[in-house]
Amino acid sequence: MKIASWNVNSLNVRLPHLTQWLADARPDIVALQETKLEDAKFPVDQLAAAGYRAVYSGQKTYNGVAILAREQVRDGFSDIVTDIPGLDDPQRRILAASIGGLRVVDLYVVNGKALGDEKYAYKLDWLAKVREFLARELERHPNLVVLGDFNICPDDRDVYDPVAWGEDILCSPPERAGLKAITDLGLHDSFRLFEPGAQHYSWWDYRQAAFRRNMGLRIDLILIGEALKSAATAAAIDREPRRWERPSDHTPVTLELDI
DNA sequence: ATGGCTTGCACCGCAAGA
Repeated sequence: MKIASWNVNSLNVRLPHLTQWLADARPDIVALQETKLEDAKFPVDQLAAAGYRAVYSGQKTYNGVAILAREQVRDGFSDIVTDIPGLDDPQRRILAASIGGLRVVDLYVVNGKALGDEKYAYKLDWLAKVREFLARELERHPNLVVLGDFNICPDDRDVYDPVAWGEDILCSPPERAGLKAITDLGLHDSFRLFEPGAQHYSWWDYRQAAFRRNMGLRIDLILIGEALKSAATAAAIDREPRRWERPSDHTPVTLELDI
């Protein structure tokens, strides 16, 4: 079973990239972020033609999350959740579904803009409430996968220039503590089960030829519960779509599970 | 270095992203 996460930065623009990548990489389950599409405009038919079913929770212009599953994945989507209990939030940033024997939670974590900004306070509160949600999910579903655009660099290995970034947005101690509170539930950053080194990134700024110079951040993560840890056989970041014409600024991250 | 790209929307500059 191959699982992936990709912030496509507009599914309207990136549908050709997505269908090409689905054909190339053949993932079984894919979590998307920043679809930026109302549900009525989600490309259900085009993805069905590519061999994938979908659930989605979107809005106009901003945010938007979706989970795709190959038709061959057993069972359909069930037990779908689109809102964090206890958080009245119009922003479409979370989508949970059971599929193929897994519980999948797709997150598009708040960016936060800058320390001290009201969006930063929203980010920390959102993370805390997601943690409470995930704690309950983990009780009910040991086979939990939490993946998406976390908008937090777990540690300095995940930052191209940790001195320049310092404790600024995406790297601040409160953000990292918010992420650690989630991983401390018993969720493993699957990439780090296989690769301890630095300079592996999932996002590069569009400006300053950042991709060519590998000036990036690793902020797209696939977390897995303890019960799935021994089933993990490989994790990777697929930089290929970042080289294509008119790319997303994020590239897909993947995990292989022997289940 | 606070801008540099890219997106969507609504107009032809703006907010937002990370």
